Amino acid sequence: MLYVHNNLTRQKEPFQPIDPRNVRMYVCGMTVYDYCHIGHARVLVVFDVIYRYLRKLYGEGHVTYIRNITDIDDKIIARANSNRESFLDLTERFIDAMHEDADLLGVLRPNQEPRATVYMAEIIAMIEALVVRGHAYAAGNGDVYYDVSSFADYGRLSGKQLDDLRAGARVEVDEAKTDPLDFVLWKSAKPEEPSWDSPWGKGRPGWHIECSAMSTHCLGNHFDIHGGGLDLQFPHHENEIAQSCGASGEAFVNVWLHNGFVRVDDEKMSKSLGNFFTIREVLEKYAPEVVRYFILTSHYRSPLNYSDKHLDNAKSALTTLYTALRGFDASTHEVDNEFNNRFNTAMQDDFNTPEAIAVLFDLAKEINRQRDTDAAQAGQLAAQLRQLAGQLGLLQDDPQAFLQGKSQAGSGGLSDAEVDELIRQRNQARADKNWAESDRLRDALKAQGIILEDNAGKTSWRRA
RNA sequence: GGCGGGAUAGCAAAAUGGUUAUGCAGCGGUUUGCAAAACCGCGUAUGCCGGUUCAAUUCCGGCUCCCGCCUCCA
Repeated sequence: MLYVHNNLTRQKEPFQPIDPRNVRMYVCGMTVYDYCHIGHARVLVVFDVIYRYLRKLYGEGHVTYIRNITDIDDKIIARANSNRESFLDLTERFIDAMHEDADLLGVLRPNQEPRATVYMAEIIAMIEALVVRGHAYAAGNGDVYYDVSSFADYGRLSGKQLDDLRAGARVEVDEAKTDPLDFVLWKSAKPEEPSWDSPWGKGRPGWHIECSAMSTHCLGNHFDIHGGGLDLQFPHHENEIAQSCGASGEAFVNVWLHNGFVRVDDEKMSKSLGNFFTIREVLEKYAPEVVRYFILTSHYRSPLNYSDKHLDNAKSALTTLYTALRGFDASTHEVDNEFNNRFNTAMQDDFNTPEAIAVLFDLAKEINRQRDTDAAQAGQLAAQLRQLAGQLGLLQDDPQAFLQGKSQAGSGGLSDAEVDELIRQRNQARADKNWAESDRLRDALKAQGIILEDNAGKTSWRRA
């Protein structure tokens, strides 16, 4: 039985899909005006693992995963203007970049990636429904606002009271709104801005309505899981609930999952603080799988501190796992044993990836213990290790390719052929019992970041 | 100010009312020409103060500190 921590109830509860033949999950994706940073990488990887695990539990064809793309908003318009390009050119570029980054991190593509700009009809229809049902009103200036007081449950997801929110000093005053807490559904266009026709004149959607329109259009009014970063809990997801329930009169989402932040020096990594590292920057120094492993070493709801030291640690750990797999064929095999049970128990406990990874290390140790005494058994366990790790999107590379892969810090270094030649010379020296020369060559290789291992009469190597 | 999350060994990170987390780093041993890798062994961690209990890191209360949301943000 899968248990998940539902942020709506703030409790861990058994996951019961509305329809086990079609488990439906929507995750708020990127606003595409810049490259993705490590915080985005965390959302991508965390929900990728959740998607993979749901597919394992319910079957590959029985999970629908939607991750939207916000391709029109204030920041996109501003960035396109300052770049002197059309917003469509801008967003197309960063959508491509996002796909490159996600693919490198081993993130499976969602079933659909709806974009706000191609859902205008659905967005407008939803706003009209909200007006008809008394949840929204057109202001004199061409904007349409959601009337927060019309929705009794407002604040339930984020645990906020309307009065507390009103008491907060940070609510901006806007003449057009009846209540400062009301939020915009449709923004009238300023001159020169991208705009779409609507019953209220030319304009564009507010930020929250697109997700309500796209999620319910793709998954139905009532679906299983809605996810995103913790910072979206309020106001974004709170507003989505108000919109979706207000427009349909039905229940919206059963389970809300929010991942914790990536931090730098104990501060949230964010665009506004400017303390972010883009995925592609980090991938210049570390293999994508190292980044993925690093993300999964902490529980998805916990904060995750980013630093080179932690990435170095992740690389060493992954090296240990791949070293255990070295020499075995690349098969995967599901075995019903204690390792399997422990792994699945961990994953079913709100996707406890740190504990699941601990099982991988215990398995690696067992493989190493048995490799010389019972090669067949060790090979079976290696296949199991690869199979379990595969559920996390890890250890699917060829061990040698990983271990000998481009070193971090982009050191120019020696080519594989040059390494092989130096190893050949060293092995000649060893055959001649010329230890001084043999050690000199090994030290020379080490200075180039190449580490040698003499095993069972064969010399293997890896890049540090 | 309102609401919420957190403090675990050198670092990172799970779990648990009494019994080994795990990884990285470190130390000793086996192995090796020497190393590396691997294996074996080694740390007697749970912010502070009370309470409940036969027993608390784990439950309850208080305190200190950190972080997040309340404004765009994954």
